[in-house]
Amino acid sequence: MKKVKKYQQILEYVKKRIQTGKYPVGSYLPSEHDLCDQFNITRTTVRKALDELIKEGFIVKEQGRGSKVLERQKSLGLLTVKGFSGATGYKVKTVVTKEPAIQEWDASIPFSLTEEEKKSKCIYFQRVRYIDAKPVVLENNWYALDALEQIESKAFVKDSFFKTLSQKYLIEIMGAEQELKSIPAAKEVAKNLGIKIGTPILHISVRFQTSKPGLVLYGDLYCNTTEYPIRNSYFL
Amino acid sequence: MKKVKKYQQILEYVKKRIQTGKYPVGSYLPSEHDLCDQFNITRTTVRKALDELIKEGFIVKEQGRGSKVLERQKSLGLLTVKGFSGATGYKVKTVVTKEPAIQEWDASIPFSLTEEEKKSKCIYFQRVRYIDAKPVVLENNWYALDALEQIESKAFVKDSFFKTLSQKYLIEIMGAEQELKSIPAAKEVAKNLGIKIGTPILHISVRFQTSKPGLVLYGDLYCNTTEYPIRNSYFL
DNA sequence: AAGTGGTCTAGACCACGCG
DNA sequence: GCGTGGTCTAGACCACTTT
Repeated sequence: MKKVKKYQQILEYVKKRIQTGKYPVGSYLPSEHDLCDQFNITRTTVRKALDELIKEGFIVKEQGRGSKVLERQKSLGLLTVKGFSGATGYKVKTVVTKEPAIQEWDASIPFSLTEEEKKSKCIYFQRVRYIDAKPVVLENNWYALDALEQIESKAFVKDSFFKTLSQKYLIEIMGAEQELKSIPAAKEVAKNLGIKIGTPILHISVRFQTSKPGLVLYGDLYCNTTEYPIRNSYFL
Repeated sequence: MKKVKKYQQILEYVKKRIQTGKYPVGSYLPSEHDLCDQFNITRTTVRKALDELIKEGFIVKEQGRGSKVLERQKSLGLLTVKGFSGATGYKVKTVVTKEPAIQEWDASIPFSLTEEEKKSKCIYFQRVRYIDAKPVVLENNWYALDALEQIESKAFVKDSFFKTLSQKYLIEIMGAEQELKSIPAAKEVAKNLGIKIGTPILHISVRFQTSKPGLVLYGDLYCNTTEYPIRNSYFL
């Protein structure tokens, strides 16, 4: 019996071609009419699929021209350090300070793990992000080893873990929960960010839902906001 | 000469009825078929209007039942103190510490004002938010007097400035930009929140875009996150 | 003028919730 | 079984961009 929705099929087809670079960033998708012919469906259905791609941040429509493929960065864009991905003037660098390694779950994760996850070991790694050669963010990440293999940092696409997930594993971020606190810098944080112990630091605990069932990414970020505040904008 | 889109008309019609309480929170809208008959349009058009209302956070659809009217709090919900609007257990209270008054713009606003706004005087007021009888957030707000009349805090709907805008003025929040910093508490902040000077505080500067042209709301929040962290979740 | 996305019609059948 | 929203067809005309 038919269960698979047609618009879902188109959606997956186009999404996969974007993720694998067959519709490159900056190019235009085939026109809606072409997609209709190609899949023998009506425009309503094609447009429903494209609407979803817009919502997920893969494309934008330009009336009279076509549907343009975007660099997908929305998920990270929601809470970004001022200047991060802001291109102009800032030099951003990421250094892996602790290679992805298998270990036990850290007790400090402020989210409760699922039973599945508790049974599994986890992958942990740590990075420091620099802006203009100054360390600004210390970031810890965890995920369940059962849900995704261990990825060497050498294999990261453009130094980015999230780009790697998208382009090599076709895994997308579907949502996130965050918890923000203002705390004094502890010793390790102060050392990594080159600041005094006790300096006010923004602590962000985050849990990312992904498109891969069972895979949840946990993060623990310490941000020195004195020079580079965190920015966040959203529109309905 | 037809310029007005039909789905826009339905959208405005339903939205206004929600805002004015003619479709009360928790109730169900007329069915899509009924709306078709009522306005002599097709379901495609009705559904397009309802899709927009979903995006704006006014309703949710429940298959087999209908479209339910929501309490609209999404805009504030994007960055909320843990427990705020979380109902259970927490007692939330807001106290106006400085009545809305006409004055010059404060230089400390970290956003640049439009020329229109600079010419106008502004309305300023200050509130302290309590959770379980403890002061947790100190909030300053500004907006241009030319864009909206002075509203007495006595006239606030349920102590809420945003509810007042929505229900009395039919103005909705369309988006926001925020800037977050972790800072040591200054004297006035420390006094208002009952903490020591120098305690790490989360400082949030925010600019709200509204549905009323020319009206932008500016906010300046100081949050004591030691007991109640800020929460934020988003889904694509 | 040709091609693109934007809006809209007038139907149809299906999946789900409820009495 | 009935009413609800979810999916889909097969068209049409309009608004905008590009050639």
